[in-house]
Amino acid sequence: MRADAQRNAVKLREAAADLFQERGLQVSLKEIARRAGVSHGTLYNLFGSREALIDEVIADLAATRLSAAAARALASEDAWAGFAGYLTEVCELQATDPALGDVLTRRFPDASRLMAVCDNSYAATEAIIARAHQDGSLRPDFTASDLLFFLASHAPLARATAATGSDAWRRQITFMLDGLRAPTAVMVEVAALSPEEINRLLIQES
Amino acid sequence: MRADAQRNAVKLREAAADLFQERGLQVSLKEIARRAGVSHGTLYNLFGSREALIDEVIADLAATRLSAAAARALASEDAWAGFAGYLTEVCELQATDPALGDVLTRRFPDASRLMAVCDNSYAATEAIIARAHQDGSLRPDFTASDLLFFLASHAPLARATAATGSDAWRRQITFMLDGLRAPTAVMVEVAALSPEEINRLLIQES
DNA sequence: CGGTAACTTGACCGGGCGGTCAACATGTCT
DNA sequence: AGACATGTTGACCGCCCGGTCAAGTTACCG
Repeated sequence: MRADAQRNAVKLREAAADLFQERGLQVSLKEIARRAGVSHGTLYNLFGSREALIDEVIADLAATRLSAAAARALASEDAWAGFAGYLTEVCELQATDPALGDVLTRRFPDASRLMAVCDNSYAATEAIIARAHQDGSLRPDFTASDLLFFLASHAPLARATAATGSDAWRRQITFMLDGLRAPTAVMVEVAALSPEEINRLLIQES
Repeated sequence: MRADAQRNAVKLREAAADLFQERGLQVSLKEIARRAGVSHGTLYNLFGSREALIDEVIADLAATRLSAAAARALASEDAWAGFAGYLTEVCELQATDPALGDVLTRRFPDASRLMAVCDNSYAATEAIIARAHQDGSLRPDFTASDLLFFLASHAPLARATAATGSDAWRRQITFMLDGLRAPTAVMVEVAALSPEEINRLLIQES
């Protein structure tokens, strides 16, 4: 590989990392090239597809963060605390980093490394859940697939909420963990969104 | 208004209603015109904007269905059952009718009648929640805004899930209502999605 | 300092969208 | 029947996307 191509690849990776984390994994490739100060033809030449670019730019990052969260969960003394902490942590990632939200929420079958990350992550959640099942703290009918479903549905709004600087998405986590029935409920500490705030969120949520 | 314009308006309303309910309130206006067998120019001429078309086609439908659900909830003897039933019913609407999902989930500020429907619906939710607060069955920190947040995050995946014929989204409702902690958990009856099923859902979820 | 291989570029393809408007067609009313 | 108002049409605008490729440029090696 020639030196200039090397440099361009670096510039493109940086631009892609920035834009992926700012706006998610769906940003247009032409825009990435634009931000990198390079023709979009070059991007196609060097990477060939969005999946390949994602794989190079996001897979390691995602693996690091997700496995750290999983490791913390499994290291926890209390299986329930480990599970609850994991759920919370992953939601924090989703809320603050659109790219990571998309990693869990979208699928890119041709990004093989990223797919491996997803598989590992799924296996880790199964272990975390199994541990909490074993000590009886987690309802036995809750599965890793349920967790993924929750994460996927939660991601877009959490992202949009966090983008406004609000923490309101944490309320949903609390509800999910505690349940809505008063007898077992623990009070949430974060303030609810006002109707106006929610309206604004929903409008800008494309 | 000339008779042919009248006829075209009818055709367009019908096509719009079909497409909105099949694919949500974001379908392209040109496609609606195409299905109605009419030029898109005519659509713009007769309705002027997507909001106006939505207002004519969806507002009444939404009002009817939402207020029926709310009325049922408030008529229920048991405040908790009313609340839980309302949540479930609204989620069923979201799952089976993309247009209704969008009504609660997106905002169309220029569709004045629809906005009124949303406001009414929000007020009804507040009443349903207040009733459940009063008899102590619903945790006091849960608000109408929280419910809306939940509905909005839940809608896209519920729709995608239901489109595959699965009922798995109901699990999330159960979890939300019961909480995840085993001591109070009630077992869900619907089967969990397999990882493959979830993958497929997430791929096709644009 | 060549000359070749490697690389970059941007015009171009086909597709989509929302939206506008001059030219044409048709309903309607006298 | 005629003529005017009312409607319809589809080409056109500007914008976006993913993707390709001939022509031009640049790095590198001998």
